[in-house]
Amino acid sequence: MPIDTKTALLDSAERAARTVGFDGFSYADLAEDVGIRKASIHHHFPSKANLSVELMQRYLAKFEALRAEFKETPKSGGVQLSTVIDNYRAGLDGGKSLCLCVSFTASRESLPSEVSQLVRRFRTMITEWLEDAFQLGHSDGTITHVQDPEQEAAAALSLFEGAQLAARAQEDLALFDNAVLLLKSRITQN
Amino acid sequence: MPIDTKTALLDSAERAARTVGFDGFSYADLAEDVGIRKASIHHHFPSKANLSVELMQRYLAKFEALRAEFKETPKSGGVQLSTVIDNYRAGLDGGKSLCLCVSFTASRESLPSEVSQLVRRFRTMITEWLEDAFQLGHSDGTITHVQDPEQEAAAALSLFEGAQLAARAQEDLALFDNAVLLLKSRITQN
DNA sequence: CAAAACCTACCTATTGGAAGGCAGTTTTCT
DNA sequence: AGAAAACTGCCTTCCAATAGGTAGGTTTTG
Repeated sequence: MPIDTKTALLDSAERAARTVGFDGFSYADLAEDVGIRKASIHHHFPSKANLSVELMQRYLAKFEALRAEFKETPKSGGVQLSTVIDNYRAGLDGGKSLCLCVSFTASRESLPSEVSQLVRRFRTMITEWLEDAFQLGHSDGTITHVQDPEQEAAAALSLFEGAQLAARAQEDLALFDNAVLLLKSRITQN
Repeated sequence: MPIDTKTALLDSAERAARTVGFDGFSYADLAEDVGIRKASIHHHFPSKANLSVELMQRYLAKFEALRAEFKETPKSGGVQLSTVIDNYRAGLDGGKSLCLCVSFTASRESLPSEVSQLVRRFRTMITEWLEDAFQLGHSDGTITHVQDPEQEAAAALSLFEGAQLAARAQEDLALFDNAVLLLKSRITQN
C-alpha cells in the first residue's frame, strides 16, 4: 500500500517549491516524480494556484500544531528560541531548501492572494511565538540582554529567514550558523 | 536621442527580476516594456542565462563602486552602517522590490553557475563592508555593544535580507523598519 | 453500483531561441 | 578620396518544447 497520492503530490510539490521555487516546477515534473500522469494531478488540484493554497495551508497548520504542542508542555524561553532556530536550520536541508514561507514570498506575484494571506498568518504566528520566547527568556533568565521582546522577535524572524538565504546562496550550512551565532550565544544553558 | 537600448533592457530586466523573480518574466515582457521586438533582445543578450549574468555583473559593479567611494572619504562606523541599511531600505521600493542578490538566491536553480559566483562575491563584499563598519564603529564609539565584528557582519547581512522579505511579504516598509530597529538603536548620533 | 482515481488524447498560449534580411554606420583597402 | 567589407541594431518569420488545462473514457475501490 503506497502512500496517499494527494499527500505524495503535496510532498513533492513542497520539496520542489522550496528548492527550485514555485515558478521552477511544472505539473509535468510533479507527475514524473510521483509516478502519475500529468492530467491526473488536476483531479486532486484543479489548478496550480489551488495547489499553492493547499500547500501553504498544510505548512501553516503543521507549524501551528508544533507551537500548540509547545504551549502545553512549557519550556524555558531559551529552549523555545533554540527550537525555532533549529527548525529553520533543519528546514534548509543542507542549503538546498528554503522555508516555504520564504520561497512563496519571493515568488509572490505568481501566486493567488490567498497564499499571501496565509504567509502573513504564518509570519504573525512565528513572530508571536518568538515574542513569547523572548518575554519568557527575559523573566526566567535563559536569554540575556533582552530589550523589547516585540522588536527582538521581528529582528529574529528576519535574521532566520535571511540566514536561510545566506546558506542557500552558497549551499553551506555554516553560513546559517554564522549568522545566528551571536543570538545563540545569548541563550544560557539550562 | 533615447537611452541606449541595451541599458534600457538591463534596467527593465532588473526591475522585473526584483519584483516578479527571474522565472517570472519573459523576453516577451521585456520586449513590450522596452518597445522592441522580442527576437531583437537576442541581439543584445543571446540567451536569458547571458542576461542574468550581465545583470548581476552590473549590480555587483555598482555596489563595489559605492563601497570604494566610501573608502576614500572615511566616515564613522555608525554612518557606514546606516548607509548600508538605508540602501537596503531604498532597494525595497516600498515593499515591491527585492535586492537582486536575494531574488537570484531564491531562483538559483534557474540560473547559470556564473551568477551564483557573482552572488557569492556580492555577499562577501557587503559582509566585509559591514565588518569594517562594526570594527570602526567599535573603536570610534559610534556603534554600541559590538562583540565580534565578523559575527556582527554575518548577522547584519542576514537581518537586512530577511527584513526585505518581511517587508515584501506584506508590502509594508514598516516591517523592514521594525526588524532593523534594534540594530539601529545601537548607532549613536554623530 | 457509484464514486473516486486515474488514464489517453488534445488544446491553446507561451516559452526561449534560430535563421536570415536589411538599412545605416564605420572601418579597411586600394 | 572612393569603393568594398564589416559591423550594429533592429526587424520578420519560424520553431520545437513546454506551460497549465480540458474532455471524456476506463479502472479501481468502498
